[in-house]
Amino acid sequence: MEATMRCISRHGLSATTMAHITNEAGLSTGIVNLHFGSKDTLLLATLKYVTEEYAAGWMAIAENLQLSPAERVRRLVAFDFSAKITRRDKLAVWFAFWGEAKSRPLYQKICASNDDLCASALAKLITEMGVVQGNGPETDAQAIASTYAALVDGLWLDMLLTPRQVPRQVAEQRALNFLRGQLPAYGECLNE
Amino acid sequence: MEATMRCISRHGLSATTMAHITNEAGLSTGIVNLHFGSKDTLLLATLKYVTEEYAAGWMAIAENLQLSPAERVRRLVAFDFSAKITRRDKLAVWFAFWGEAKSRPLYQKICASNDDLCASALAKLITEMGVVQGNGPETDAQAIASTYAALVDGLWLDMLLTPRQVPRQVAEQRALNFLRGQLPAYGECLNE
Amino acid sequence: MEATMRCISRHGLSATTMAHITNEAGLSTGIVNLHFGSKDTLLLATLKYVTEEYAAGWMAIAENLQLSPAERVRRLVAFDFSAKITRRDKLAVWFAFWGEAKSRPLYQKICASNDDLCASALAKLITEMGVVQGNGPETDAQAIASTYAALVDGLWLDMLLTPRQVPRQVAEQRALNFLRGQLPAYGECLNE
Amino acid sequence: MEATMRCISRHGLSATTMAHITNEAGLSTGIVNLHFGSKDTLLLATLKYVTEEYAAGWMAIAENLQLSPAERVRRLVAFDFSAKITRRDKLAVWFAFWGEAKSRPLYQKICASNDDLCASALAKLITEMGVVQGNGPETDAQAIASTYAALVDGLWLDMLLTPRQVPRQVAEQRALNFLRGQLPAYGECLNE
DNA sequence: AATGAATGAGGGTTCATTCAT
DNA sequence: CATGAATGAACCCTCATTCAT
Repeated sequence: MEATMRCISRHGLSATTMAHITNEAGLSTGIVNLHFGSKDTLLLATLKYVTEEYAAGWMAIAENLQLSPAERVRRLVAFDFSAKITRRDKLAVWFAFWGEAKSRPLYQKICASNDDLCASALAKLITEMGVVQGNGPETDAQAIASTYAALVDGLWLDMLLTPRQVPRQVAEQRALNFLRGQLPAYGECLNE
Repeated sequence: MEATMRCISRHGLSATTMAHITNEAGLSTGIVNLHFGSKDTLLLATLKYVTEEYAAGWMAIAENLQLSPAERVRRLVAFDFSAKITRRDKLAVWFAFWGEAKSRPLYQKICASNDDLCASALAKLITEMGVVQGNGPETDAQAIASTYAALVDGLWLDMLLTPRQVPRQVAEQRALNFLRGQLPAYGECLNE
Repeated sequence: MEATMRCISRHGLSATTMAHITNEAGLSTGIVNLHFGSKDTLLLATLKYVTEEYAAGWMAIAENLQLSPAERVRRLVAFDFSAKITRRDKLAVWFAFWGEAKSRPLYQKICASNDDLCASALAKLITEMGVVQGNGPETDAQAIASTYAALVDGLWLDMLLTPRQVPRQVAEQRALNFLRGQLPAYGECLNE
Repeated sequence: MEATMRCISRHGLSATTMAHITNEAGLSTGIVNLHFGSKDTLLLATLKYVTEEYAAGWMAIAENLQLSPAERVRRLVAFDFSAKITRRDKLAVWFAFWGEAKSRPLYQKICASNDDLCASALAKLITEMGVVQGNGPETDAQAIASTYAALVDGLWLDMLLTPRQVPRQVAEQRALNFLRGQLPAYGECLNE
């Protein structure tokens, strides 16, 4: 599956062949098909792998009860723009699958359930942080969380596609600035 | 090219064949290849078509000197979430190309140059609106514009992929809320 | 048909398309098909054209009663290696058709009937020249004529294909030497 | 490659498709392309195969030091018109490639280098046979060898194309007669 | 369990031919 | 008469999948 990711990143999803993947992995075509059944299943497994790895990292932070909610939010943002997550080949895989997702209900389901999980966890944290009401322009923690998730996806796209390749520190600041704008009372908590 | 978009939306980019496109368009394979030269060129032309249509609509608003900068910003947001722009098959095309863009320098260039154009125009408008300094958490109009562009992309993804399919009015409010958060002094200008 | 010959010479028979030919001729595809009916007919017409042009030139010499038989033979050889006949693009056309002739009975018939005509005329001339019997190693004028025809074809191939491209004067000498070897008594008649 | 030869002989080079070849060979298209890479490479390999087979047979005779030069020449002629070499489908392949050679430098190179090799070997033999000088009408062993090679090609064409299909024994006699004519002093050596 | 040679359906593209203008 | 845009069958080639070893 790691080899699959490298191939998708290098050739694009539509140009990635089983031969590319098996060569990259140093395995025979036979054994790969034996284990995964088909190319489609392998791709699905790869998507799940990436997705679950991300969700696991995210939830580990979101549910770390030893930290204050504000601190956890700060660390989630740091995680979203950490070197490990924003490796260009990993981002390329996300976008490759998203690009095909509209016509592949299965891809859609996997991506969506992951997004929901993370956004819900974030919404809960924001609620726990206290007064959303009356302070920011939007009063719904769930809305802020969803918007944050959307912004992260958009910033990743910037990091991947623009020729100047927005550095991850800059992207992180932009994400934090979004949260500061939405949660003015807690802006200072989000400083590093 | 309209037929191409419908096919990409329906089958995904990698599963779209020339036969699909020519059937959808009601043309023969011969004439499509005669006009476009190859499948690749046709896809590129389709990407340019979508891109330039968007950029044209955007610039028409951004450079409308009869309106105040704040009003123009408001209309740009309305444009970004208008029914015409957020048609699901059109969004699917954007994401399909973005998904392949990392391994296709040509796709990347087309997408990036378009993004740059729009973000620069927005940055100029924000500057014209007046005091960015001191009011918001971020002082760089260009940064706000870029972040806005990223957010729009992310919200589009939400609209396209989540099963509940965020309605465009909700997405628009989220985008406006981002701007209100970044430009508190001008928040009221952005109300509808 | 001239355009067809140039195309065959340039691209080879199998790579010559109707589009090549019509472009070269400066005509539309429609009018060429109207006149010739099909590509196959056009090629056949071109083969006939080349063949008959050659046969006409040959017979004009062979039947010129004002010259002695020996002189006529000498001039036939000169004709076979004249600049006009050994133009490389013309030779290429001969060989292109010969290359396909085995599987195209019609090509075969056209080529063969032409060869027969010429070889018979030459055989008659040789007979008229007198004593074949007893002098040369072969006593059959027809055999000498046929062998001569074969040699000419082979020398043309040399002129066309070998990198050093045997000059036509050299090839002509070789053909004459063959005749001198077969008709020793008349060798001197064949000097220029 | 044997199947390729049969197809070229049957359909002609330009009408031979991969489907013809793979059917004839009883193989799938996939495996043929896997081994040869492309149709073009397969055709080239076939040309080389025919060419090298011929050259090997020829050189084995030409360099057989146990036989006198004259005997070797006699056997070379016999070889050139042996049943194995003058099989109609093999001849058809030669001419098919020659027909395309003018516009295919690679074909030309392969054919020419083979011809050179054989003609040089024959020239050496003729020289070894002794007095060329003063006896025949031509004094250059190399010229005789080249002319012989040309004649063989021409006689093959006769065998392939004329409706009466010159029998190989007749063609052989004609080739021998050429040599007898050029090398009168050694004519008797060339009798069978 | 593991291999990779072999399969063949399906892909993009070409091009002889047609036909509305 | 003449055009050239349009057709679609047939080409070569790729590649997911199978299966004898």
